[in-house]
Amino acid sequence: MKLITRNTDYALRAICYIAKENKIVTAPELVKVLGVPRPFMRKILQRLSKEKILESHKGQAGGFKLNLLPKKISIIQIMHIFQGQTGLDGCFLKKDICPNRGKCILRKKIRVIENNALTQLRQINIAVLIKG
Amino acid sequence: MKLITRNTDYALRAICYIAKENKIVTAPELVKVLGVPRPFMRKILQRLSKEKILESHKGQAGGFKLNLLPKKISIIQIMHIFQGQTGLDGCFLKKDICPNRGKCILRKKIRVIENNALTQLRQINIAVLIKG
DNA sequence: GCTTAATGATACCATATTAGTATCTTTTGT
DNA sequence: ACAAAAGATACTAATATGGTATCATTAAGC
Ligand code: FES
Ligand code: FES
Repeated sequence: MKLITRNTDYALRAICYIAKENKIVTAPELVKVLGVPRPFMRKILQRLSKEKILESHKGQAGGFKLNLLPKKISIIQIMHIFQGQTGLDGCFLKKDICPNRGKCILRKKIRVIENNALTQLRQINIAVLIKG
Repeated sequence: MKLITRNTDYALRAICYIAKENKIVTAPELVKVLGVPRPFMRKILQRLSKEKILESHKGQAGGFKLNLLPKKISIIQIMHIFQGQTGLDGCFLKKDICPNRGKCILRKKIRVIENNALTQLRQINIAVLIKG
């Protein structure tokens, strides 16, 4: 039941910090503030800017700032980036597709629960998180 | 977002089968029916009987049967057995406890979502799953 | 009582995912 | 030119999960 992973957590914290500061923030600054290993933080930031969540500025006095309004960044997007597709199947039968697939009750129930969770996750955006 | 793991899935399928048959079922039979690797299935069954979900009978003509009414076996119990504690923290800050812990909004939100999922999972029991 | 077919216990290996590191190149303000 | 930033990429480590192998123990049935 691990909803969010470490990557995602770090990413969210970084984004929140950048959102609060509302200025260009450098990787070293984030490393200091969040206490995350430097190369790891950099990797995460690169990913976020590649995904257009952040906007990066190279060169001296460079850094990162948000590329979207905090309101427009849902945590589910970030989960997507670092954890791949969110939905899953609920049936692990070997390699082949389970013959029972259509009727499987467990499968259906799990689907519903997942969708509920996803709906709730979609509501949470950065604006919500930084607002005390 | 992997709600249930392979272990759990296999276990649930085994339990459902045993519940439907409503007799003593052997590991080899389950292996055949469910198409799960034999030693793996055995390991799962052993665990289930150790946890008092199943009742095991040794010796020739031995096997497993349910130790509880299907209604009394919630899938969350099985998740517990094979996936450990279900709740988690939502904060991954290094080793120490996050100073922000108390106020952290993300944390709270995640908690709520998890609890909702858990509540829903608690509703699902074997009786529900085997009822067409 | 001996054989056989079952489970109990345990220790081990394989694979995938996640976490983290290292290194080198490119860009840009001063 | 130089320094300080990000870009790119390839590698290693740790952990969790999935799966295997082996040997001991129990009990029904002849
Ligand atoms: S048993 Fe295969 S989908 Fe549920
Ligand atoms: S940032 Fe530590 S609990 Fe949320």
